Amino acid sequence: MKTKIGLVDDHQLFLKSLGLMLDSFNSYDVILEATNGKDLQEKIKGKKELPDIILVDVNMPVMDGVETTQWLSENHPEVKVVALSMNADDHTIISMFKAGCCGYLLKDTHPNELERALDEINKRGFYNADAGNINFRKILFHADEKNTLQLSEKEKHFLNLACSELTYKQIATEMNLAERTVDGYRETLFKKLNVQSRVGLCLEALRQELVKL
Amino acid sequence: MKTKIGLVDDHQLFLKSLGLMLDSFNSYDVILEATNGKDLQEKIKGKKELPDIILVDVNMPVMDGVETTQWLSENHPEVKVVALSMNADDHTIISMFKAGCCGYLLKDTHPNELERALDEINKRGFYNADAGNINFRKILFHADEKNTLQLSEKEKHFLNLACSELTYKQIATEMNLAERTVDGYRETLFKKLNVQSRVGLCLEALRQELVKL
DNA sequence: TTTCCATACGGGAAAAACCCCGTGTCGGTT
DNA sequence: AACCGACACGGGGTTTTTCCCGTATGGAAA
Repeated sequence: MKTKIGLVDDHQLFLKSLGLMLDSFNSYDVILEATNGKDLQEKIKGKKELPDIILVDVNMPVMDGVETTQWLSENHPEVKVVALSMNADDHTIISMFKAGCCGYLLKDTHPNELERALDEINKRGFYNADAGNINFRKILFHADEKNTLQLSEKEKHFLNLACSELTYKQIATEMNLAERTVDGYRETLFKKLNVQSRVGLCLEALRQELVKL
Repeated sequence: MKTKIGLVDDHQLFLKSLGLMLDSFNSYDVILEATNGKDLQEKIKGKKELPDIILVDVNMPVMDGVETTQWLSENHPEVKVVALSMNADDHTIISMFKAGCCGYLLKDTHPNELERALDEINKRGFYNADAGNINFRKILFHADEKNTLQLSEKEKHFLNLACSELTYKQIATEMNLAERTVDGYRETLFKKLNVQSRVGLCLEALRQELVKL
């Protein structure tokens, strides 16, 4: 019997064409297609049989991959979720695994790799792309890194003000502190973010998403 | 005779599955697949027959959709280029049309719409998704807005260097100019972007997507 | 109790950033 | 020929940033 597959992706073209491809693998059968998490919830209700594996895109409007995966693990834990994303951003990968997915595939992997991944999930219950694109050690290492960089509320506040056209004097007034004190915050943040100018501080803060643009 | 199609997209899964789908339309034949513009250039060299239509993704590494389209219009003007993108960002749409594409499709359009679009391009030579997602008036309106802020190549170069930890002195060396000269660029860019500090310049440049993070 | 650490603050000085004043060249317009 | 705009540049000055030297307090840990 064929393995039943569900697809969730907001790009119709990708959704439909990936469906075609999976059907062409001919030990797989796409029985469900949805354009986002909400859509999936509704379509799953009207189904008598659930998919064995659901491939879910990470970046979606309305209800994204992480939320969708969380909902699936809570309400249909027997369904295996495989994340499908275009970016190998460590943070999102971690979020997806935390949410309960059992495999992570990049959209620029080769179709053969996709088939291998599905086979493996059928057999072992999980898939690890040790072959190439995802390095778990690196992920965990980076996860630690994120945790080591913890900023106090005041530091965050300063960082936000530093990412503006205010002078340090104005920032000091804004924070009700002496000029010398905000200078201290500047020094510590320079060290923590490993930069040597205010411009560098802003750029790095934006890169690490500590402040929004 | 079938219409010959070329595909350019950095996501292997999408590339291959879209290829399958187009083949299934059965008046189209995918004869060329590439993962970015550079890749396309090389693969086109070794071909005796060119595709009639090339579908090209806008967001790609190495050589993106705009560059690829420009190259195609210059070197193979007989080939019709159709842009394929996930975002309907007006600015990129304009860039693609300026570069010479004759149609713009979103990745979340329905496969039927894709087929209709291809048919129309075959017949009329262009395709306009008046059905929905792209509003040309809005595009042209925004185009005017964008055009009021035009930067020279040197200004762009300076702007990129200003969004780094380099001092103006180092930037001057980098650009082979006197310190005073880059100071002039600073002044003009401050006025153009309506800011009064280097940090503000960086932030505004990022907001207007004049520089990448 | 002492030690450590986070927080808040002061003075001084070099470097960088900011903002004026101005000159001159070059290519294209009128 | 006179004019204009874009570009490259010089001097000089103020403000801001950056980076040292320190001190003091209060709480948590050894």
